[in-house]
Amino acid sequence: MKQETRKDEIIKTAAKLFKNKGYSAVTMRDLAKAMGIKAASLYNHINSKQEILKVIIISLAEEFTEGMKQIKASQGSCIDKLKQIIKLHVEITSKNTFEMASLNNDWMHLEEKLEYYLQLRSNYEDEFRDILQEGIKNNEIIDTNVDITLFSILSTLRSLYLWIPQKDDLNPEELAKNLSDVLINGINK
Amino acid sequence: MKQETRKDEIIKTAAKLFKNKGYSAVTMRDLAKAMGIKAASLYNHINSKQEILKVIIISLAEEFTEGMKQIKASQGSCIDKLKQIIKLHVEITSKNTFEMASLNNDWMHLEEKLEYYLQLRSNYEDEFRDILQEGIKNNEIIDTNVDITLFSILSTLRSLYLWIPQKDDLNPEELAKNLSDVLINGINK
DNA sequence: CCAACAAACTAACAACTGTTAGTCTAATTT
DNA sequence: AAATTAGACTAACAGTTGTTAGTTTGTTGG
Repeated sequence: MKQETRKDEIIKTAAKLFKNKGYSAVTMRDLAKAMGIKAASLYNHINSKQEILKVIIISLAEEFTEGMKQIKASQGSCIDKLKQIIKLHVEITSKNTFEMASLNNDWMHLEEKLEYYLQLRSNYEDEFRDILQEGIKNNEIIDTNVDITLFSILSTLRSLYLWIPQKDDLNPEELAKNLSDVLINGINK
Repeated sequence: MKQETRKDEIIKTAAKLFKNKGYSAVTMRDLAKAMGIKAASLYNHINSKQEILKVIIISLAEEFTEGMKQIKASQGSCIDKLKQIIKLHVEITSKNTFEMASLNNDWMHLEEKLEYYLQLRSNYEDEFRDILQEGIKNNEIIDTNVDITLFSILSTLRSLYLWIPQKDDLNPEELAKNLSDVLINGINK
């Protein structure tokens, strides 16, 4: 575990501000004030506002990609893989609630790295869909519209960042379990 | 049905731009260009950039509040009411995909109307929770963590605006039905 | 035909934007 | 003791922001 540099602090503070107001509405002077320094001083540590967003989003997106790769390589039923995906989201989101807001809402401001991000995201969704589709083929999962199922689950997982901070009494393990129950078994008695 | 005024056109165009870049990143000059006029000309029709956002968000939020009121007053099982809520979201979102983006992502820039919006939203969630809770009491709904259930369903419904535009082949009726199946019965076979 | 009006225009504003250049200071390394 | 460095600073920039004031244009109702 590396020690935290000043740059890391800036990025962490920026993520916090980005979550509340969005990337565009946060100025470098806002960020500087939150750090207790002047705006110009930020540039001793970072190259641009853009770079901050890039670091926040791309590192997270790659973490998801890596997680999905390992799940795909694992053996087990499709329902099992789905549970692993849910756990992946809960764990990453628990440790990065602020950053997850940018991943969800500010990706369109990525500029040079936008295409790369969209590619990671599209691949992630494709692999997720593959798992669901195989589950249907194996008779593990009800044969409904795959895209609707994918959309529904992914929407819930992507919104976790909004919800986890208010529920710090619940540990990630338990949350992942409860969430799996709802998403897989529904709510009907 | 009133005929569309120039102000309505501006608001509709603004909503479209807000969906792509977010409220803060859209300038009055962007909006003017999209309308084929100069920025200053916009002010013959609207009072401020703020006002545009206010109109978009508050009218939608009130539509949801009104819908929930009627559902609450209706008779039928809780599962039935839940299906009505899903239908409400699908219908409003189908007709207002751009505006729904602002409702979800730009509400924090409301300023004077922020408090009112938060109140509407909080009430809506409370009434939604009440319905689920009654469903549990009546043995219609599995006795899981209500907040997790509420969060999961609401996340899916709130993300509909991202997904409906890509699926214009599916009509609202059918979408609402499929969605109800997934959300209520889960995906487990 | 003329008055009224809706809706566009040009020009300008003060404030704010991200960013650069150059400087100072205190701590660390040589 | 001298040199290097990390990390703050002030001052300034060119461009962009929302918005106002005042003017011009084309259409419409009396």
